[in-house]
Amino acid sequence: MHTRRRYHHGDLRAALLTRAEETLREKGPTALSLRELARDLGVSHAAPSRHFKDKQALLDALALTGFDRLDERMSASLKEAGESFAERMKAAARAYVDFATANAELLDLMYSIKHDPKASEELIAASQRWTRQTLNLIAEGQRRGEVREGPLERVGIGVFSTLHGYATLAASDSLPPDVRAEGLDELVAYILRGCAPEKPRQTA
Amino acid sequence: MHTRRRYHHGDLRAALLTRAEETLREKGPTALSLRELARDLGVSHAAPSRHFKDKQALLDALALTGFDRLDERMSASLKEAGESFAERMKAAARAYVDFATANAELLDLMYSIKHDPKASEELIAASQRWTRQTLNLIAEGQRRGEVREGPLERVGIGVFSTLHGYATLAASDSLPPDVRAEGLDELVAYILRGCAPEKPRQTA
DNA sequence: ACCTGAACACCGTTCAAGT
DNA sequence: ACCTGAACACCGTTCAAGT
Repeated sequence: MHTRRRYHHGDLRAALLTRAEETLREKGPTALSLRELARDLGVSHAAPSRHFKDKQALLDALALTGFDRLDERMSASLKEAGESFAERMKAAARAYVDFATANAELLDLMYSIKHDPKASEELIAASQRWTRQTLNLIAEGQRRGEVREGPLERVGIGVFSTLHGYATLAASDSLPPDVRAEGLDELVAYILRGCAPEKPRQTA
Repeated sequence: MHTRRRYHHGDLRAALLTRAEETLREKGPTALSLRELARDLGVSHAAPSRHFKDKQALLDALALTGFDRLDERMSASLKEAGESFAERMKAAARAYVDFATANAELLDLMYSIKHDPKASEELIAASQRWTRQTLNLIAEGQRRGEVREGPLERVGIGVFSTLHGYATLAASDSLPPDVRAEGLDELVAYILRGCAPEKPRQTA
């Protein structure tokens, strides 16, 4: 009972997710098939159904890990950032854009699921948690007097749209190549202007 | 020769695209199959291959019609708008968001193709044409002195990201429901602040 | 509990053949 | 030119049966 080996090498569920992400990254979403996944891992084609009731369930779970990692990266990036709203905004933007470019296909998956009327509850919750994390940043800035006043949704929607749009465009290679690297500083400056207090106060 | 009827009812290619968009809208992208399309139109399952070399080619063509219609809507909306940058920006934003919410799945398709290394040249061109159209708006604003100076890419990237992000989020129902309708005005105001001239001059 | 093997209904793609 | 019908290799899903 001690060295109890299952048929498979321990945790098929985790192995499926890992391998699925690899092939998603390497061959794109249309090339991802349950049967090939099973073949790659040396199990029968019916084995995955023990852990995911169907293909969509696996995709949902994969998207969920994406949101989890995005949250982590964001938190880590913010932990190392300074106190000012400008610095925290920049840290958040960098974290998002880095994640988006490094996981373009996964990001697509994370957001493409919403159209599904019967989308996973868990997944919607994860997406909203991520939105919240960004809006909290704005609230912080408001408390520091570095962001204009007003209901969080009204003030935050522009900022969130900008971040999401830039990350998405960067991920899908839809940005002019020269803008990518230095573009982030310009983007953050633009965001700051957009949500600056109505009557800017002096820094000291 | 005059009332020459083909096997099919005239233009299978166009019929395939029309029907494909319908099922994309109604049943989502994964439910779209060439064989079902052919069945719906009363032709054999091999008939589509005369007009599209494979499924991807049909999807590319469909995405292309999306960009064409987006361009049209945008142009029409701008034609009815006033002269000021603020009004033109608002018209553009409304056109984009309207299109995005009315054609959510199609918009997804239009942008999800980029990851493909061998993506259709035509499609990339259409996407860039659309980006250009938005950037032209910024250039116009610069000429009128209502947008800050600087290279178009630097100034325009934020605006374009904001528009694209908002439209995408709206399309995927990722926006808090209360923001959608009146949110557009707030969004445009945010954009205008972000690209206002460094030293705002008086209106008269 | 976890997996197998066979079965079913569906795909996309190709190709000789028909009109 | 445009389409058919059969064939091929692949899917996702289900389910009795094995260990």
